[in-house]
Amino acid sequence: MSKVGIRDVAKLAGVSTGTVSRVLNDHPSVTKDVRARVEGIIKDLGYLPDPSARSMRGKVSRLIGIVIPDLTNPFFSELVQSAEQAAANHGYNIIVMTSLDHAAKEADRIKQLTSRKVDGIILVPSNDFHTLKLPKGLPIVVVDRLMPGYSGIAADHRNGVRLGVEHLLKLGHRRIGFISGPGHSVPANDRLRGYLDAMEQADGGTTMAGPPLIAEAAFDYESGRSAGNYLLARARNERPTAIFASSDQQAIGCMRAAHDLGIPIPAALSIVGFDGIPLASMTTPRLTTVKQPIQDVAAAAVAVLLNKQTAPELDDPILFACEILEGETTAPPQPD
Amino acid sequence: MSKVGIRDVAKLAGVSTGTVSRVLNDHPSVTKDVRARVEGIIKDLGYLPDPSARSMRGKVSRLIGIVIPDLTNPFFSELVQSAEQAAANHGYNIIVMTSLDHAAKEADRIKQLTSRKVDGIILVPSNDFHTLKLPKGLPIVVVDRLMPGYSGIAADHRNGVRLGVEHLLKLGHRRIGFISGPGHSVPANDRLRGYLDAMEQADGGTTMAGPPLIAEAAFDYESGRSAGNYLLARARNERPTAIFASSDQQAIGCMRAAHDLGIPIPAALSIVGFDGIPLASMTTPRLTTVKQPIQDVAAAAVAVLLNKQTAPELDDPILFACEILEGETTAPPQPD
DNA sequence: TGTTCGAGATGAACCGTTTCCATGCTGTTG
DNA sequence: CAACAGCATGGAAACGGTTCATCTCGAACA
Repeated sequence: MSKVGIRDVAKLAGVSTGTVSRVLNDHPSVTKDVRARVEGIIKDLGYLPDPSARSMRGKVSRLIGIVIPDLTNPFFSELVQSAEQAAANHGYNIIVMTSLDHAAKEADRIKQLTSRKVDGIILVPSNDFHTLKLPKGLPIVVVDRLMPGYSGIAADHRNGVRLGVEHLLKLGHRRIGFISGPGHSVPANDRLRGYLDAMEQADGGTTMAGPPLIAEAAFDYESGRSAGNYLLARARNERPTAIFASSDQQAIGCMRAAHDLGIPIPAALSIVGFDGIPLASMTTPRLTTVKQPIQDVAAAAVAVLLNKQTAPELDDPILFACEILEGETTAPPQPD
Repeated sequence: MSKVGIRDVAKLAGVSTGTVSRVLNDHPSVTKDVRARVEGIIKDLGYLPDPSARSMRGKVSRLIGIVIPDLTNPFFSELVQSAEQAAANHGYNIIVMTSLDHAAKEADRIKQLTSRKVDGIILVPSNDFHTLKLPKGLPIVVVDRLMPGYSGIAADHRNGVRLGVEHLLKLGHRRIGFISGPGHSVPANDRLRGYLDAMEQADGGTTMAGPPLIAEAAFDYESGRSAGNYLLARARNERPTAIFASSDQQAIGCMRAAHDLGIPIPAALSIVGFDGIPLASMTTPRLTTVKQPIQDVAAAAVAVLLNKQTAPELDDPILFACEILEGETTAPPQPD
């Protein structure tokens, strides 16, 4: 059983290779019955076109690259998985690369991808993205960590956070702390603005009286923990009755800090996270969190690269709405 | 600036295309000065060979495929990340595919990879692997979930579990429960044997008196939780004082079960997990777990595929030792 | 000196598709 | 009825490398 090629299919179907090729590519000018016959033979023979040959003569490689900072981050791994499924549905495959948040590595990976003639790149930039030169003429979609000047797709972080904070406000909380992401990160600032939106709108500014309850931290667990310690290390009637964390990992770190300080959750402290990673439902108690629509984001990114959907304008990214997942870490505040 | 091809290089260097090709592939029979001249021209022109064309006629694609059941599982995402780094060090790239534990999808993905002419495949088989026909002639390394009849690489689950159970024995535990993996899974059975090894060796069988303390479950959180409920739903002097779970996710689910039953950890119950995923250090209290050497496994798999290392014999897999990470979920048992 | 031999280089064939142009056929129009 | 437009199809060139059968040339040997 040697490998079957397009000529074998053509011979058996009694047509020319050109016709078979047209069938394969859904070219309109081929009659229904010929198409049916050829497709039958293809299935019988288990014929699979050789991607190398296709991409040599044609221009497409049916390969798309995805570059992310860290696959260990559950948010990104879900992104990759969703993208892989979406791409597979269109006959595309994914080359995955991790930059480990290292700008030089990131640039190198992107160069490798271009020389592979990928049909497009999904990029989650490293944190020093400003040093990054993207190649022209290759479709690139920037995802999640939007870069000014490039067209991107992401969850609507700002309104998502607002949603979460409003949930806390509705429960009656007023002293709501916020654990922010790293200051230079675009999504971190979006999230911060969402918090400020909600708080300012809450009751005309009086809510914000008193010391600011904002702590800046990296997105990881350990940073969330120390930020939590910082926010909670004050007198009971001054410390926040609720904390919104910019990532689930931060939120879980913060839960740990509260636990170590002997502050019961949610009795004395409500916590809301952001991301909606699977881990969020595995904590004790289960974390209330704002879920990003990762699958939608990934599917849209793939669709844009495959021209199934028009690319977003520069500086006017496509945003997908977040939704709140209620867990067990939120409750009305106790009286002081 | 039209694209430069091998013929352009050949013409400028005053040699034939064949010679240029041999320079590109480090073929020995080409003189030093010719090689130098050609390499100079290549650099001048910024020539980059077209990978599709190379892999069409030639046999190597510098691409390796990796097929896993679920990228959302932190164990697998770390595996992929490690493999990507290892491959990149050798100029190779990774095509990642997820089967979602669906045998048909898995077979389809493998077919896609072979038609892409990947130079090798790293495979973590789905749970119904027995229906799987692997193509001959393509180097495949089976990782983690070893398949009888194929050469594989994995962590030494059996001895790893034994290590963890012995840790509990040393603390003084005797009624040690075990949450097993799904019965048809090869690593699940390896882990179970590790448990039995340790228990039998402990004190000549007397330890095993009484009802068996083994619960079978899937590897996920929810299953761990119900297995925990099952093991703990008995009188205090009959229920286990310690539980070894076959995965960290199970262990965390089990912690949740204990918490719901009002059993304090580690005071009244010690728990040890298996895998060593990052999540393990984020629980409260921190989970004691047996860490698999994922990076070593991934690096070895890549090395084997690239012929940097001789492949393991069939049915004699390469095993890497696990190590125990002490957390806060283990303590000596309370008297009954 | 003539012959053999082998390393280094050549040029064309080849890989499996897509795409372009030619061809024949059908149906429409003047 | 002739001319022609349009469309489905066939056949072959083209894509950009690798590889193989040849060729050339100089050294080694008798």
